[in-house]
Amino acid sequence: MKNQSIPSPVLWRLSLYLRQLEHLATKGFEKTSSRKLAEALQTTDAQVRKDLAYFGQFGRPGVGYRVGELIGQLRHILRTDRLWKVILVGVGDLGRALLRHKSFRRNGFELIAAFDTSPELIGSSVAGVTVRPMRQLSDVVGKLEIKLAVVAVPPDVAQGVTDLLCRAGILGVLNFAPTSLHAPDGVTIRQVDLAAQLEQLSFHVGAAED
Amino acid sequence: MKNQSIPSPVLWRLSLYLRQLEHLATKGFEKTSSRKLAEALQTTDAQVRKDLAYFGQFGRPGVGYRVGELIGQLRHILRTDRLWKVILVGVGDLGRALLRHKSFRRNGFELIAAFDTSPELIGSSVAGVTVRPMRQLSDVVGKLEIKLAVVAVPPDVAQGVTDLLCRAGILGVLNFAPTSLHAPDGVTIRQVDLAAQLEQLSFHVGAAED
DNA sequence: TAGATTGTTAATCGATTAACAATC
DNA sequence: TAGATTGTTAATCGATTAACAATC
Repeated sequence: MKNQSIPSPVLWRLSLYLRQLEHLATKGFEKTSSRKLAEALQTTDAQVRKDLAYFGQFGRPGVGYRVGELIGQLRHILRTDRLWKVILVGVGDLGRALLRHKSFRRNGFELIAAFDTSPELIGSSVAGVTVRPMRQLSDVVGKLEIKLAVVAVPPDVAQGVTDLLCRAGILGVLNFAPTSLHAPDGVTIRQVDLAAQLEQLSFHVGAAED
Repeated sequence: MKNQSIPSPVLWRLSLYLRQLEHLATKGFEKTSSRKLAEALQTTDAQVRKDLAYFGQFGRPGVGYRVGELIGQLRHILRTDRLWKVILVGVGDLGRALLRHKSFRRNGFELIAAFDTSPELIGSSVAGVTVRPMRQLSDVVGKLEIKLAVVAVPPDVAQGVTDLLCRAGILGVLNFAPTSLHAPDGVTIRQVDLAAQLEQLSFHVGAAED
């Protein structure tokens, strides 16, 4: 229950720093600086240093940061220095794409079970994961001690599914349905609203046209 | 080039208000209030009113907001009171899911062309959209006056694709590759990083465990 | 050593919240 | 009218930026 004090923009940038550092690592760089990270992410060096300072001292004055080391430390902070088991609810087009998505695994997340209501889907297998009926959800979550879930169901059933997940013991939900979800304290919800993202673009592009 | 002064959190919430209002409309509600909207979105009534006040006066004191009317006004502000043509670059699993995704259309966006480099994919059709070779990109964007693009290619080629899109005249890019993209002034970029979303969850859930 | 870059404090900037007169 | 709710101003809160001593 600690770390309630970390501003969420900081936490979000941590993920972006990690992504950039991983990129630098694959390109063979061994060290970097707050300035170089800032340039890549279009922010300021002061902000990079301030963000990291919430969690400790990771660099050396006059030298910068060791890429591999900082990657390790960020993964530790974000708790992706282990593999999280994740379940998927809703095996529609988006759900199937997420099951096949390789980048989750690479970043410490593994979709290990999928649930749907459709009789045609139940029993079938997508990317090696068997689609199960909803009634098995609570059992699987409990037995395998799963904490995270991805919701990719139609908006009108998303809240119901979330209630079910919370009762089963899920503590983090990534929601792709375009609905604001409510959950008890202690459960974290993140929403990915694809249409909203496009709306941000149309606003800016449309405004520029005038 | 106006409206540079709207804070981006405000703009983002506009999309969330719109989503909620559309939900209320399907449930038959004809009016609502800043308080009810705030409750649904877990914010405050003052913030709802302040956000809307950036754009005009949409409610009536003592009464509230007419749902249908406010939907219209928000769509006008976000420029989704018309249909935007959008192209997709990268027809992998995620790209295919996006082509099949119905909620874009419902919100004012239509994926009308798809591009990929893979010879096996080129010429095939997904959800009624033919996959074209990259060399046709510039031509299609120019002829059909397309402003928006979705990028769903591997991270190592995402910047190159973006450069190509900008040269072709694209003004807004929704990027699904886990890479920070750079573009000239006047081009808006939005990034959707799915792994980063899960990392936010693992941070919170992991911190709660300690 | 000289140059570079950190971690951190203080100053600035911007966004959220509270309060209330105006109005339906 | 009385109760409700807006739009808006002023007060608060929080996040970003600038600056610099410490250090490699």
